[in-house]
Parts: sequence; structure tokens; C-alpha cells
Amino acid sequence: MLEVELYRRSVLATVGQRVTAVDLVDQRWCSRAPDAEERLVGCRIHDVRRHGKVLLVDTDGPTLALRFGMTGRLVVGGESAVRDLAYGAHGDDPRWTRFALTSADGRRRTRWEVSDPRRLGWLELDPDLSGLGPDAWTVDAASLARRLGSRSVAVKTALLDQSVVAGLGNMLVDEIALRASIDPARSARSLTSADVDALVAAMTEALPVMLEAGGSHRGTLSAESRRAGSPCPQDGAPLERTVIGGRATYWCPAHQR
DNA sequence: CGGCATGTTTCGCC
DNA sequence: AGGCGAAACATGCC
Repeated sequence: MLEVELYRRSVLATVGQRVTAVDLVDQRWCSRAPDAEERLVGCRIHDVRRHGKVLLVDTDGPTLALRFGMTGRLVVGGESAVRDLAYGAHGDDPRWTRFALTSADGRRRTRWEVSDPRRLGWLELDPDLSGLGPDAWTVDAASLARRLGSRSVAVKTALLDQSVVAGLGNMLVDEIALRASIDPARSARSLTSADVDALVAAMTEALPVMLEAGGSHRGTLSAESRRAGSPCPQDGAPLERTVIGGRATYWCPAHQR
């Protein structure tokens, strides 16, 4: 989500430009909107938004939605706002370009490219986002408490569920649980309102700082410290690795309860 | 080579 | 009906 916000900021200056070219480089990556070229070329960009992990480009025609999966990056004018993804491929291989778009006005011309080695991302026009919960950047404690309260799954699983709250990925959830001192394996249903307040406070503190620092891998629980036995950033106790909701989870048994 | 990886969808089972 | 867990997807890296 932080990465998508960085991408959004990197293309905000295209608002007002018109789409002059669309290239569905990888047929499968673009298979949900095979008519994207016909429908987008000539449209004027009205806004660039984000909801959760989805980048939304509003035009006077359709809204273009880009999803980046685990390894997708947006490259704008040959540069990406996100230099390296923690588990992405290294460097930029032109073979990984899955989609490209050019936007321009009288003075400026912008080249957008999506590079996605694993091809887990996709493109869509006029996406249905009704299945997504409120965005994690702005969610309030009362709303989050209501949405978590009915779930019996682990806190971590619930926070990763985009229909509960949109935008949190594996690394962000571990960071937030660690900062909030919550055991990520606890049932979401067991959270008290003080626990939910702590989770929201952790998001409010961590998200802007990590955005400034460059992304989801730049928390106090950095990508490098995601190893069993590495010291907890809060108290130095050895971190434990478990699997929750099918994802690798690093947490501190000494202070997360 | 085997195993793992910032994610989402699908399927089968309660 | 809908929550839940596991598998599937695809590719690169250690």
C-alpha cells in the first residue's frame, strides 16, 4: 500500500494530460481489459487515487485500475518511486514490462510502465471495489473494531483480509502488531477496544514514517530483521517465526500479548 | 536443486 | 450462506 501511494504521487503531475498511447504488452496481465487501448486513448486524466493496494486513474472515460501483486512496480519516465522491493527481482529486465501507457499535454509527456516479473498483478477498467474495506490510512478505531469483532480468525489474518481493511500487506501487519504489542495469532474476536485503539495508533504512527522512508520494508521491523532470532526492535528479545494465514510472521513473544 | 517470497483468487469443507 | 483454510498461480533468488 505504501508502495502504491508512492506510485500515485509519482504520477500525480499527469492530471490534466491525455492518454496518447496504451500498450497491452503482456496479454495475460491485461486480460481483464483487452479493450483498454480503444477505451483509454484520447481520454483526459482527471485524478489519480488509491484505495488499499489499488492505483486508480480517473479519466473522462473509464477509470483504470492497476494492481501490482507482490513484485509489480510502476516505472515512470524510466524511474520508479520504489527502488527495490524486499522480495522482488533485482534490476529492471525489459522482458518484465507487462503494460505501458503514455500521457501528454502541450508541454509534457509521461511514459508509464508496469514491470512485474511474477505476473501476479493485473489491470482493470471501472473496477468494482465494493468488496474492499475502508482504507487503512484513514480507518477509525470504531469502524475497525466493528469489522474485526465478528472474525474468529487470527488478528493477522483479519488485518490481511482486504474486505476488513484495505491496504495492509504481510510486512505492514507484522510491523503494526509489533508496535501495538498484540500477539498476531490471537483471535480477532478477542481484541478489546483498547487493543484496537493500539492497532490504529500503530498505523497512524507507522504508515507516514514508513512512507517517507520508502515503503513497507522500512519499518522498525525491517526486511533485514525478518529472520528468526534477530533482536526485537523494541526490547531486543529474539524474534520468533511462525506461519499465520499461510504467511511468514515475525513477532516478539516477550512483549506481544 | 529445494524452498521461499510485499498478493489474490478459487475451491472444497464445514 | 458464508466463514475458513489450503492450494494454485508464476517467476526469480538464495
